[in-house]
Amino acid sequence: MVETGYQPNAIARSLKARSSTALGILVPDLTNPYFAELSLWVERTANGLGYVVLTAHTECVPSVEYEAGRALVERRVDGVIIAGISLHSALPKALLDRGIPVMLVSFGGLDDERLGEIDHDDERAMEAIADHLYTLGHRRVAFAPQQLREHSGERRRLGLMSALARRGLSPVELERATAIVAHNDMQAIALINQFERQGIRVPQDVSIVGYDDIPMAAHSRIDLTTVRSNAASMARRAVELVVAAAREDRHICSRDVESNSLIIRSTTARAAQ
Amino acid sequence: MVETGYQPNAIARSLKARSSTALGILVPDLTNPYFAELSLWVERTANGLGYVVLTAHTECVPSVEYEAGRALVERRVDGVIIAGISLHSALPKALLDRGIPVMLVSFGGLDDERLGEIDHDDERAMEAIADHLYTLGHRRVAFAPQQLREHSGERRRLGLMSALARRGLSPVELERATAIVAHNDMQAIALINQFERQGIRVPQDVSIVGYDDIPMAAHSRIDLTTVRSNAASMARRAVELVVAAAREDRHICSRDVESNSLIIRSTTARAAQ
DNA sequence: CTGAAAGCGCTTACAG
DNA sequence: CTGAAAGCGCTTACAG
Repeated sequence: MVETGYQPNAIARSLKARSSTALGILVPDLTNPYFAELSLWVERTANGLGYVVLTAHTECVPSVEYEAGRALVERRVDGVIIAGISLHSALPKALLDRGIPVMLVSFGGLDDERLGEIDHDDERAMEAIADHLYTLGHRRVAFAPQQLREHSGERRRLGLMSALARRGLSPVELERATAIVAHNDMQAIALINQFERQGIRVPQDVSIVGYDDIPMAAHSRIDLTTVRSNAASMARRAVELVVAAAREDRHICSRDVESNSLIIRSTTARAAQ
Repeated sequence: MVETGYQPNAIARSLKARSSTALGILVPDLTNPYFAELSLWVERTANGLGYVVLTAHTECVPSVEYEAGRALVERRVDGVIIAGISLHSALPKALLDRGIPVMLVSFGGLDDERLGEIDHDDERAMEAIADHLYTLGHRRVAFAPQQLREHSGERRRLGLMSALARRGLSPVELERATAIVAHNDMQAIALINQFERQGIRVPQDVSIVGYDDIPMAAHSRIDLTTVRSNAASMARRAVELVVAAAREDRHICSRDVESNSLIIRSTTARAAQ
């Protein structure tokens, strides 16, 4: 096929069929293995269904998202998967209004009936983390946000705050904390690096918790306490839902919430003092 | 633009213009941060030039590469960037024969005048590694290959073998080695994990060297001796070359070799005995 | 059942 | 300078 002979022109077919058999994906940061795995599985699943994937790496920068959205609309993608987006972005609604099915994966709460969502149960995860840390004797707990200004980026923080409040605790500054909950594993791993370069030991001086359970979290030298999240299965389901909706020319209108379990490893230990 | 109003149909325009303003990228493993950064910059640079990127994650499996190639040809991409491919693949030639400019990035040696290549100088890097290890007193050195059966996948091994031979050494089995050179950082980091879980210490019992200098290699807990390679600049240049060739309707026909320097960190130490 | 024609939505070359 | 027509390469509905 590739080597020789006739290859039908998919562009002409798309024009006639009014379907590009292409999907768009908006991903905040491919450098984060969690998003890399998510897009890997989106791509793999889509290919299996005869779709091609247009990847846009947005870093949650509104102008980049806007341009990416414009490109996806111009190229008439049959559906869009969003793995993260800036706060208050008008993009999802704009896409939906044009009849393009939109699937949010690994976040949610955008409040449009027409969306598809596969979200994490962050509240529950934060409750499990608070319980774990409280049991270890931690009373000064801090939250380390991510760099990206992402929708739902505050949700883990808020979830942790509530869980602490239920135990009569209020959050403290990073510097005063005996335990730090990071927005995700990449952030947690970066914190370990920062602390250890200053001579602050993890977990002897400070406990650290991540979120995602990226492969590196299980490494002997990191061995991070974290929340397991199954990027592969979320990605597969997300693609199946968008493709089904695209083929039936409708919106997705569904909401899933994944419960993620806490994986206790060695970056959390009993509070020092 | 996205929110409302007319958006020209890029499919119709492509059909008329006989140009899709789309590029394809074949990447072996997005899970490897080196390839993730490479494709991130390919995508970013391409977007800046008005191109969209179709990503195919191949794992160097011939059947997957074949399908991906077919999809890219059907969709009439204006150029293809290959970041890794299986041994003896017929794909590059097939694409070139169809008039599609092809750029190999981070490997090379495919011997077709029409190709563009930005390759690593692996020989030189392996010489620097051999020198470093020899100076530290290592006489039993092993090579740890990658999992992927990739073209040029043997080149680092062969480069190391020659460099060892120049010092009167021949390679040893992994088990007998006092120093191990891994095909890349991911492999090196995986080795550290394996060894340490068996109680073998790095670098006290065995020294380990990587290749790529992914961000994790600079982490305090990994601190890997490795070879620095600039994925971002290679990716940018690769896209510029394919796009220029595509616009002028010609092949790329150029060869670049990057010299990468050895970064000495703490996974290499004096040989034990 | 086979084959010619119309049309997808653009762009571009040409006629008025 | 403006506007109608042709054509990119398919698919599909229709005429023969």
